[in-house]
Amino acid sequence: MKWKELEEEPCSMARTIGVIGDRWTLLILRECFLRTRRFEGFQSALGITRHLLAERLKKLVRQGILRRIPYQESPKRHEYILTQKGLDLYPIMMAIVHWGDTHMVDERGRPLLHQHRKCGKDFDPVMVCSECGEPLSAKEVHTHPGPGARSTPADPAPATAKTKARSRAA
Amino acid sequence: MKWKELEEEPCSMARTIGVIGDRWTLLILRECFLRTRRFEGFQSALGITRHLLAERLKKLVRQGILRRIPYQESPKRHEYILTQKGLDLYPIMMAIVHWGDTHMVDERGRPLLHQHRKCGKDFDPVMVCSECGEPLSAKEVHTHPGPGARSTPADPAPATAKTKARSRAA
DNA sequence: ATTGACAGTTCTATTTTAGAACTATATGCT
DNA sequence: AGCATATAGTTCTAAAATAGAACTGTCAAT
Repeated sequence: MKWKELEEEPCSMARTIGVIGDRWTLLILRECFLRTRRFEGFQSALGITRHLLAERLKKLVRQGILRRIPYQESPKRHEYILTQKGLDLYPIMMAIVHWGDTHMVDERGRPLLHQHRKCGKDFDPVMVCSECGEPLSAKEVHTHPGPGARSTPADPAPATAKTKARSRAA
Repeated sequence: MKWKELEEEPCSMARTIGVIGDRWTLLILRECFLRTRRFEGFQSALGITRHLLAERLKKLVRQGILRRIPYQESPKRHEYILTQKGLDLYPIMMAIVHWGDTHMVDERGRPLLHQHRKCGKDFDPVMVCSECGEPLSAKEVHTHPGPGARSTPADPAPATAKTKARSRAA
């Protein structure tokens, strides 16, 4: 499976992974949320090679996650800022950070704390049900096919060797 | 930066990415949450090469995210099930799926729906503040150094070219 | 004795990434 | 004028990771 194919899978997770599912992209996005905006800023913060950084920024712009806007003429310079689509990645970032805070910290404790401006306190992110507001866990959730699901039990096109890997996806 | 180095960064996000931040690992974990447990099951569901699948499963077991338990003797066979540490990845998975559901669906709609057993409804995951219960967005959060932060303004070891990339990390 | 299921391992070819150097435009210094 | 510095890339070769296919080993069923 190539990266391009991922984005065409009938699975929101596979499609999202096709866009942000590599380590440099995720780290670049971390920097974006920490207010880094410029090429040199990303490069020196991350130690990424300039080649890959340029490539990843282009991809994020193509995907509509970053917008490239000029901040000076002559020489032309641009900076990269998160679009709304990019800002919407925040829960993913926070979920990743929170898992790391829970399972990957050393004896020194958390590298970063997060303060909620509204209530003023340092917080953890909690994922809740949009309908009843209760916290979610894997075991309380039942997953079932939606309108965009690929195959049904009566799928007229039986899986071939080529498509077999996809029929399960969702 | 090598994969191994990522896990030593003073950043919960970098460390987590070092563990689950590649596309196959994320897809394998999706299958785990969809109740796949066996080698052949992963392989045929994903179309991943057997070589990489074996390698990734080993890594997930080493990290304590999956446990490899025998389900029959002669010939010895094992299955892979999520540990609590693995189950705790659920919010990350749901956040990724939800972003895809919001920004990557085609005209046909969502491939999968999620029903909350407690309230019986199809839901979206919402990330809220553990302290006040309000939904979170990037702009309402102030990030500041915690006890495990690497460098302070008075850091006695000034950044060198070699460590420069790390000093910003958090 | 042969076939099939399962869980891997081994091999070569291709693709990606790392690492370093180079290009281009413009400012400011001497 | 000549040179260093800042910014944002591009281009090159070497090293690492992944794809794709074939192979190994154990046991049950026919």
